[in-house]
Amino acid sequence: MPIVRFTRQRQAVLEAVKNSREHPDAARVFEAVRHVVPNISLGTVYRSLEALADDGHLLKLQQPGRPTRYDANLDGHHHLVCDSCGEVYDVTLAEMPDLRGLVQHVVPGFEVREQRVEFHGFCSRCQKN
Amino acid sequence: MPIVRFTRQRQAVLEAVKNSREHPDAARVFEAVRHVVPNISLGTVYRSLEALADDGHLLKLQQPGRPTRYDANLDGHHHLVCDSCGEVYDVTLAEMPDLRGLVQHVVPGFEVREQRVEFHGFCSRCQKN
DNA sequence: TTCCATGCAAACGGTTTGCAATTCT
DNA sequence: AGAATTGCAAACCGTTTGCATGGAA
Repeated sequence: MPIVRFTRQRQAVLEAVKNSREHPDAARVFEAVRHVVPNISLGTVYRSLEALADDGHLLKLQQPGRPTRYDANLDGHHHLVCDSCGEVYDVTLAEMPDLRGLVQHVVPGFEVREQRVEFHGFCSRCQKN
Repeated sequence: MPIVRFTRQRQAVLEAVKNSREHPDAARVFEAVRHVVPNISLGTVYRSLEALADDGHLLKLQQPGRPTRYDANLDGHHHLVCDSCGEVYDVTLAEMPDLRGLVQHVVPGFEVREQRVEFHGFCSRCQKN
C-alpha cells in the first residue's frame, strides 16, 4: 500500500530517522518526533515507519530478539552487529561476491532473491567485558 | 551457565528437536514433548532450549518477527529462508568464501567473529501467490 | 466530501520471570 | 541437606489493531 498522504507526522518520522546518526528503533524515533509533533502517538510512529519502509524511503533493519531499527541510508551496504550491545554499523564493501548461484539448485523450485550477509562480533567498547 | 543436570525434560526437548525434520519453534517442541513428559510446562521448554543452545547442543535460529526456531544439525551450514511462509532450509555449501577480512578494518577495534549468510526468497509452494 | 491517517487504549504473541515445590542423568 | 530445575501463572515488551475522530487531497 503506497503512501497517499505525506502528512506532518510522516515527514517528521522520516526526518527523525535521517537526522539520527544511529539506526533508531520506534521508541527512539517516538522520543525525537515528540519535540516536533508533541501529541503524536507511538502507534502512528510504528505505522509511519512501516509505510515509509514499504515505500522504499527507509530500510528496515530487523535484529532478532531486539527492536526493529530503521536506516535512512539506502545504498547497498552490509551490517556489522555487536552481539553484546546490539549496535549496528553500516559497512560499505567495494566487492561483495554474489553467492546466490551457489544455492540456486539446492532446494528445488526455490527462487533465491536476496543474500544477506551479516558480520557479528564485539565492538571495541564491549570487548572490555 | 552450563547444564548441570541432564533431566528427563531436557533430554526430551533435545530429542524432539532432533527427531523433527523441520526446525521447530518452542511451541512445536512443546506439542511434541508433551507426549513424552505430559505435564512439562512451556516455560521449561523455553528454558531447556535456551540451555541446550548455550551448551552447543542446539543451534538457535532467530528469524526477526517470527518465533525462534531450533536446529539440531550442528554442521556448518547456511540457511535458505522463505520470506512468505518462514520455512527454513539447511544449505550445505562446499565453498563459502571467508568475507571477514573485507570488514575487519572498517570499524576500528571491532572484533569480527562470525559471518552469517542467509539467502532469502520464496519456496516453490509460496510462489503460487 | 471523501476516505486516508491519527490518537488512544486495549489486545496480541512470543518470551521471560518470580516463587514455592520438586528432584537429583 | 543443598542446589539446580520444574510447573504455574503473571508479567514483560515490542508491536499491532479496533474504533471513533480529524484532516489532507
